[in-house]
Amino acid sequence: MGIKNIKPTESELEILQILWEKKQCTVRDVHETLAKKDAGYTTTLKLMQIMHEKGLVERDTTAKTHIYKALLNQEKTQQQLVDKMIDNVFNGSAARLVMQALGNQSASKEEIDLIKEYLDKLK
Amino acid sequence: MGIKNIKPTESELEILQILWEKKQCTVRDVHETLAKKDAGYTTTLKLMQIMHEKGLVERDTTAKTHIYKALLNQEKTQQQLVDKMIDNVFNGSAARLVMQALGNQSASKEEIDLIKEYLDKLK
DNA sequence: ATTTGAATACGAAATAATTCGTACGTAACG
DNA sequence: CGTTACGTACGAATTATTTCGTATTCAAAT
Repeated sequence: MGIKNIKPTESELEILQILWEKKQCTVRDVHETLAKKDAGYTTTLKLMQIMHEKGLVERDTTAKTHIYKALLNQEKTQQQLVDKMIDNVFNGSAARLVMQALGNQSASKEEIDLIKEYLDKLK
Repeated sequence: MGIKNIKPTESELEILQILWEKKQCTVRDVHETLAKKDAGYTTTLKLMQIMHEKGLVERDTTAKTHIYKALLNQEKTQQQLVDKMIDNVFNGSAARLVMQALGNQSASKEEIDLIKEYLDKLK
């Protein structure tokens, strides 16, 4: 089983999100970007240290201020989570998930066009 | 804020799944249907009791063996979860989630056709 | 009537996830 | 130098979730 089947927690996912976006970050970067800023700095620090222990991130500790990078692949992780949700929440039907996703406010006209293009390519 | 913004846990979701499917169940029904049958019966019982306390389910206790029904609306719950995932995992892009969902093994040809129809209706 | 089986109730342990305080190091600045 | 600012380390408290054991009730079968 070569592929990591690690399940990031909610908080870890928020952090990964930021790391994927910015490629690399200090703890402070992450902490300040974090929506959930009601938590203290050392909380974020601790989370990232744990993520390091778990192998979710790597870090460069040559300088005093460490630099973190995500180790999990963004797409693979997204795929895993989507698969789980399809299975778990939509009884295995990808179509139902998709429709649910398209029915909501987040799906703009542009997004829907994007999806159509994509579908045509799939065919 | 009239709408319940309750976040079922992982286990609770598995149970809700079954309740949605079957409309109503005894604890034993649920327990036996549950994929995760490595857990004992009283574990399932306890979970369902807690779900009752939280108002996720209702139950008829007139008979010795109680009958449970989901109180959460399936679609609304799915919507909430999808929205959260879009936000949380796909940086707010529904399209990206959809494509990810369609890229996986669960999306059969029939499902993709279904989605096309749906998109055409949306337009 | 007694026993047996299936049910609920419920406390409490085990596990997982989050949060924070405190100690400590080091570099910059006065 | 001493003080301040900012960083990491890490133990430990808190909270959430899951799991289970034991007590008890009740109905059906012996």
